[in-house]
Amino acid sequence: MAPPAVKKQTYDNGPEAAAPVGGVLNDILGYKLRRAQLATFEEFARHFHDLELRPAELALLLLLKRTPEAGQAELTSLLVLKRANFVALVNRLARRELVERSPVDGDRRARKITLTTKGLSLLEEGEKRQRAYEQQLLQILGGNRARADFLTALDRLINLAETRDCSSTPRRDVNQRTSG
Amino acid sequence: MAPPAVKKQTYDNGPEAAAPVGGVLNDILGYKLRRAQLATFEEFARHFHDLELRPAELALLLLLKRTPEAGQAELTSLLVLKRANFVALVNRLARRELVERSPVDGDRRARKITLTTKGLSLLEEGEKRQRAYEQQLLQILGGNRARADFLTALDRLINLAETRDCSSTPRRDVNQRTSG
DNA sequence: TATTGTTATACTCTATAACTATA
DNA sequence: TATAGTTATAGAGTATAACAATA
Repeated sequence: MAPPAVKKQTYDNGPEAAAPVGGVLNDILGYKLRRAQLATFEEFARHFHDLELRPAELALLLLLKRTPEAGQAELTSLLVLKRANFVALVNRLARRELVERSPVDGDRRARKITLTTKGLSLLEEGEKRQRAYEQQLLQILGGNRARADFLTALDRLINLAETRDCSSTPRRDVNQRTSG
Repeated sequence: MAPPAVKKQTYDNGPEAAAPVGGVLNDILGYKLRRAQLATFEEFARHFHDLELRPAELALLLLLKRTPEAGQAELTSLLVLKRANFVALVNRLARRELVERSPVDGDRRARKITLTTKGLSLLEEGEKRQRAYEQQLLQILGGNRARADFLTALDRLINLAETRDCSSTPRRDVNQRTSG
């Protein structure tokens, strides 16, 4: 019934060769970025598969807890999702009774998404896993400073679209040093 | 006929809010990683859409030029693709006459993939774009040192699966300092 | 007319299973 | 029997268009 957190690992095609060490592609930043992203998603799945939570699902639950007043438009914006896809996301969680939709006073078009008790208690376990997962990544990256630098780099890339045309001032970090 | 390099930008749903500044999700590494990866793919598309090359397509052409002796199994492994999906990738490029399949002496099951003249000349333009693209990312990241550190971090995440179970020795970088 | 939530739909990427022809 | 290439198919993510109800 509930969706599998992420796909399994290779079967038919063999172990799929972990890293193309020495290949031409090692110099291509976008290529490594994609591979790293896939690796972290797989790791996410290992941490969360028994809770049957996918990244977007956990993210929505977190947002609902921390920003309970957020409307649907704001939530889709924060999650960087299209409205249409947000509906399906909420449907999945609502079918599991983790969230509810309710009317909004003052605008009969709008609907409010709220955590149920069940959703909140699942989220509490999810938050534990999340902390453990982040802790693991922190160690892999080599400490707070390395993590902060890494997040800074990611922020710069995320803001790439904005820096693109304005040829100067190529920055605008959103990141906060987690320590020093 | 030829595949579009990447999807267009939002229409129906508004500008989709660039960055969830201050949101809960800013602390979640995997979330930022995904967003950064999407941003670089969009930027890739801007550089390559008129060549009608997607990331995997460029990567294969690069590999074919630098590793012309590689068999199909090796290529799929280097690209971290499933055999089944590699076929479709080659089909697209073969339909555009950028690559060719030819028999291999000594194993009548195997087929060799080679660049055509047309493929090579497209690739030469592609390599120019690729250098410009990497240069852009280099500037965004803030120089060679920042880029090298970033690649190191990505390598560590890519090797995450291997470091996972063996609780000590959480490393194994593949990266070479681009400068210093 | 514009906006909110929604449905329907399509395309890309990734994954699995199973076939074929060789080995 | 195992392997190389292939086909078919399915799932997850992301994209667009269009509609009903409401503003």
